Amino acid sequence: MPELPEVEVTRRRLEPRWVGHTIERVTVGPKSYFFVTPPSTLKRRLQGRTTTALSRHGKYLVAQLDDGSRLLCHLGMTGQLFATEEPSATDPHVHLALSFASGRLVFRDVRKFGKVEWIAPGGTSARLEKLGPDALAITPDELHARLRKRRIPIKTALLDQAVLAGVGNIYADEALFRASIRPTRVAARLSRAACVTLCEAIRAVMRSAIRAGGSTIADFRHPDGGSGAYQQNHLVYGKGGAPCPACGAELRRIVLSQRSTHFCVRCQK
DNA sequence: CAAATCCCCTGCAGGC
DNA sequence: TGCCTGCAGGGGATTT
Repeated sequence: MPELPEVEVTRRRLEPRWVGHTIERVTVGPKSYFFVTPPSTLKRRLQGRTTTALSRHGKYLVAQLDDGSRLLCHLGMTGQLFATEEPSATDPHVHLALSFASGRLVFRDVRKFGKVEWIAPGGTSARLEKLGPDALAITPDELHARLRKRRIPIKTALLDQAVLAGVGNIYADEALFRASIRPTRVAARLSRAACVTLCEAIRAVMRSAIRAGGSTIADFRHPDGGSGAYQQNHLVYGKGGAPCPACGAELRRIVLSQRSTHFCVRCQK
């Protein structure tokens, strides 16, 4: 569920607690799907390192370390990064904890769809390499060019992180509603004008969501344990059967590429 | 090369 | 009350 806004909110709040601090101790959970880099390797590589910058590309957090290596974090569906003393050391869903002189950083993830990967100095990560432009940075022309040969529904294209990075199921529905574009429309058939509108809608919804601290549907939490509030501003996501906030027609819920999709048949063409 | 399908994982809601 | 099924979905791997 964490999409670009949730990851950006996490990044901003984590930055002062992580950047400039030296990792004194690394605690890892058992080997699992969560660890792209094996836990023992991760422990060895991170010990003693100081983080020099914390950036974000799409839904990935990228911690730059002082030896030139990088740590990639993805929150998956249920990932949480805490900078508090909670959760407890016995929490079975904690996979990684970094201890600083000033406190500690805990990566918790119930469903283990999240990922951590260590990238060697000068090295690359296939995951990072294949990402399209960040959803907050992509231009209408870039978007138009990237959609041109995709004969798939526009909603499906927006979810493809190789097209643009950061849009997930919630904000795809919200952006398409704001842009009055039906999720089922073939991506390649969007005009340049439609791409301008869509690009603006994506930006606007993401900026608003960041301002509201992201959306907390079930699992997303801020590093201090707080919740986001943007779920209260969702216009269509999760509202199948309810009246359209713009025209009053009944919002529809369909399944598109295995994802629940919400839209207004009257407003979105 | 594009598109479709399956699967990773766990908690929770709904049905009976 | 308790068991079972279905569903939530990011994204990588595999198949068509």
